[in-house]
Amino acid sequence: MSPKTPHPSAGRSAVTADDGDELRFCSTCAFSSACLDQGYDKARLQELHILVEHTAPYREGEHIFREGDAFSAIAAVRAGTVKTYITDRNGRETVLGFFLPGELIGLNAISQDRYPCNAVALDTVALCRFSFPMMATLATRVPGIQQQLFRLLSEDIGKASLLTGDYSAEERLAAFLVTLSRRFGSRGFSATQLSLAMARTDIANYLRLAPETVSRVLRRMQDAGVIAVERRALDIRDLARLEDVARHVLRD
Amino acid sequence: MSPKTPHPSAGRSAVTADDGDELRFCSTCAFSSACLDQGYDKARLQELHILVEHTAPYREGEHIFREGDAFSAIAAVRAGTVKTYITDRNGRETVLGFFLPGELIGLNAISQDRYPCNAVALDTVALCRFSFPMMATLATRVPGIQQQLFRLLSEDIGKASLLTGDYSAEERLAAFLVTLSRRFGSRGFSATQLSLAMARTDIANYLRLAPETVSRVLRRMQDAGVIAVERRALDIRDLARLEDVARHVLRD
DNA sequence: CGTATGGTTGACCCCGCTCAATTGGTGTGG
DNA sequence: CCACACCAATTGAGCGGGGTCAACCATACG
Repeated sequence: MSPKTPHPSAGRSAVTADDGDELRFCSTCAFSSACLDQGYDKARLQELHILVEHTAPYREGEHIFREGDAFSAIAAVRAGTVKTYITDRNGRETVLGFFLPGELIGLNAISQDRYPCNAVALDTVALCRFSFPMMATLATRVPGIQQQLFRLLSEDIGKASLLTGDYSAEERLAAFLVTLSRRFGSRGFSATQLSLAMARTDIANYLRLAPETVSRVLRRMQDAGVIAVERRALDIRDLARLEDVARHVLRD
Repeated sequence: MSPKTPHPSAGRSAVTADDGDELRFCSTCAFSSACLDQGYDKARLQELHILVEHTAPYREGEHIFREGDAFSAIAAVRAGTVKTYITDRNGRETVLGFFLPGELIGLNAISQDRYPCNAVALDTVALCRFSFPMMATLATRVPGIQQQLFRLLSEDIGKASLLTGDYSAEERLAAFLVTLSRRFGSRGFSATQLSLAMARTDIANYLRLAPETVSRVLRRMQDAGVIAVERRALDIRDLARLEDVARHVLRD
């Protein structure tokens, strides 16, 4: 993740939550709640803010970091969608996750001081970059920051277990869509009109399915009137039904 | 996880690394390296040590915590083997992990302040219990502790993705055995003569296979001369071959 | 236009699940 | 000490969900 300076002529992504500036955090940032919730004074907010670096936009297909790169920073997605993945020697790809505005990438790199996976921009992506050593130092002085880091790390441990289970293609895809819907919704985007940044193949590699299966299941869901999908535009018509199918996976 | 006082007549498990006492940590403890590596003085080591509580042994089948219990502490396994799992409303069980001496349970509970899974002793288990709030407070004063916590949390994020991939039954079981072998080996136990604390069903629920499949694959491996297995005793005869099969999963 | 890339659809097959029966080890009570 | 029950583990038979392979279609781009 090479440092870059913001570029004024940056193209704006379809999926953006870029309302931060030099003095305020983006409203959806994973860290905004860390301080706001606990009523920290402005001086401390400023301390966190000062170590944030807004990167220039990454273009579609551009890599943010690659497996094995030295770890120095975590980053919050400010706009666009990031995919993290690894590839085996046969060239087969396993997608570890998709990251929407407000979500953090790089947390899994701390233990080895190297990124254990690749991260690529699926569309135009802007990031808030936090130097991890500086952040860790700050965390010793601001307990709220430390708490939030612990919380975020712990959260990510559980996330992976969503896909761990042994579920049918239909259940997995339903769970994927419901999760996506909730994440978009909680960040101020539409929870029913989803604009998918990732290809069918990416979804398949994430859910451990063949792309053909993803295609077939989506079609079945459309025929059942649960969704309407055309290319990357997906409309959730019957969220309740979808949540019902996903219930086993999501456990709620 | 209710507090208990050590019981002098505690039975000793077959798998034990219980060499800690009031002044020294167990040599295999996940935290021992945190301080020793960085050459902290005795006063600080003592600070960490003081908040450790050695629990009375748990008997086979006894639960350490259950899903939904309020979170207050993480724990290092001192002796025995712990299984963490969740069950869906159909009663089907998903095993999240097995924890050997020196490994930590409860890290995934931080984000929600509740344990998101059950933890049960597979044989006679002894724990070192660390109050998490106290530990977090200490971590603000001792950067090494904070670092180690970050490291351990980050490590666990990656662990889950081992089982994430879409691999054959043979590859998964091979990877499971190799991992087990390495973990035993790195903690001073035999890396080839494994004493499995878990039932075939547990292995199956961990690897997302049917117990029958686990049985069949083990038999095939035995017929091929790679392992010798009888009940819970498993002997790795050809580790190289096993590692070769597991290579795709373990990526090394 | 022609070409490339991503997505869809169909035909076929195989791995691993399900169901069922059997074995064997362990604990319990007579 | 044996008889019985119980449960984990094994083995066999059959089947189905999803992968593979291949052809076709549609949109984007030169």
